[in-house]
Amino acid sequence: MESRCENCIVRQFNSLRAMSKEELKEVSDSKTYKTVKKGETLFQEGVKLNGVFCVRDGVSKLSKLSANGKDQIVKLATKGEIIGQRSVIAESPTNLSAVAMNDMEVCFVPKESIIKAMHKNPNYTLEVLRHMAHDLKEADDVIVNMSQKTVKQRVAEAFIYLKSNFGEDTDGFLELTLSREDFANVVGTATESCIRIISDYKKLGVITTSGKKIGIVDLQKLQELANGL
Amino acid sequence: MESRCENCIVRQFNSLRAMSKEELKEVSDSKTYKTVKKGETLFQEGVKLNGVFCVRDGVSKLSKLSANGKDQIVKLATKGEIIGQRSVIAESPTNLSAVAMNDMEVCFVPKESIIKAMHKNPNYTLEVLRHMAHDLKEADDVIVNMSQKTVKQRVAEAFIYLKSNFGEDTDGFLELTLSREDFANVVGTATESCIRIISDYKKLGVITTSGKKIGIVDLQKLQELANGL
DNA sequence: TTTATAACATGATATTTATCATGTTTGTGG
DNA sequence: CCACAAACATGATAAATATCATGTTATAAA
Repeated sequence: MESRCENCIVRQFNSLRAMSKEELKEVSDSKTYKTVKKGETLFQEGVKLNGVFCVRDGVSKLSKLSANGKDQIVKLATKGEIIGQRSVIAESPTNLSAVAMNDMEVCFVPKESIIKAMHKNPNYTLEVLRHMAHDLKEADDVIVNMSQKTVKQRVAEAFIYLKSNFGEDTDGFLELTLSREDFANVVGTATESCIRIISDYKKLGVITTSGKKIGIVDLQKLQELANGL
Repeated sequence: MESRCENCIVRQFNSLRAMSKEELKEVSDSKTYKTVKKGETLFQEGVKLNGVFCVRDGVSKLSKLSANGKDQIVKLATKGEIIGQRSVIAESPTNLSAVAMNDMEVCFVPKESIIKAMHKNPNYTLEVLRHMAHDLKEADDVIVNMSQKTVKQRVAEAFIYLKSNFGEDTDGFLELTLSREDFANVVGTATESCIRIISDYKKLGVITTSGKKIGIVDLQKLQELANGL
């Protein structure tokens, strides 16, 4: 199942594509392949990482425990994304913990390979920078949404986000199935409130459910709900 | 009033310190000095920037207008900070607008100088990357606070933030004076709610006010309030 | 100085959201 | 298959917050 970075499709999606052949070889030689089962922890908040994780398959939540015991999910990282990069670059402990939402395949790349490439290859560093600039924009948008939108709007938005980022299965259900609790932790609300709104939206006919699975029925209407119309 | 970047103290605080002498000279030759009066706009959300602003003095709010007409302040940038960098790096329109909170002195540096240095000097790029990693961590923390803390807690936190980032004047009042509306837009709440909480905290004796000015009386208690104790 | 305007302030009320209680369904190990 | 725990669901209520109304105090322009 393991293979060389040079041949890895996943690389196309992240900053590793800006590495030179030699750099990539070094990364490939130093990396270790890992499978992570659903629910397992890649790393805890506050620990020091001596490398980054490149996601080959599956999804990881990046979340932070707040004082009141709730776990705010800040980001969902999927195929192609690099996890732990911020911490390695800033040489500081991780700010978020990473837990697998489903079975994952990841490669662990020791920070030395990353840092070495950064010092030598401006294009690679620049590519990492571009990705981080993108993440920062998204984070800023989340801040605005969190403070200005109602829970109902944010729930609608979360559905759209899940659809556009993780897609649907053949039956039209969202590919990434979250527990109601995780979903509430993405939206930043109480689990019960979240469940209630899901019920409301189901009654409204904009979504369907089948067990934990959720299907989007009326994307346009959902857009309108997200915009508060 | 204008001077060379090579001799500018402000540079110590930002990524420009990683530039070589020659790069710095080029930046200095290409930059233009500007004063911006309180309330004036550096740039609007959604425009393309062909350079970045280096803040020599004063404070700028970086904010985003939401659908309901409220202006969420995402960041307050002060002396030494570079504004507009994310947009230039990602080669995308600005996500936030920048407005002067008080009279400002800024230098405008055309993006060519910045980009050229990034392609040539990995240390500079790396330094920019470190700063952005720091911003991203802060943004993630704001997300968690926004979703998990009450307005009261966030108000307390905002006072602490203003004190530690902008300091106090000789009379013990916060150096950066915000209107109640701007303050509410930092916290992400309605202006009236914000005013009420300020009144409450004044009655509680943790802060004092004198006109718009706010002074912190009991920092420790304020810390406790921010943590919900 | 006067006057107009914006900012500040507070009460009353409505709305949103969280919390607590309780019951139902679903899934899983024995 | 059964028992038991976890997840899901919904009602009742409380708490937090926004909104609307109105009055007061600054502030700036004429």
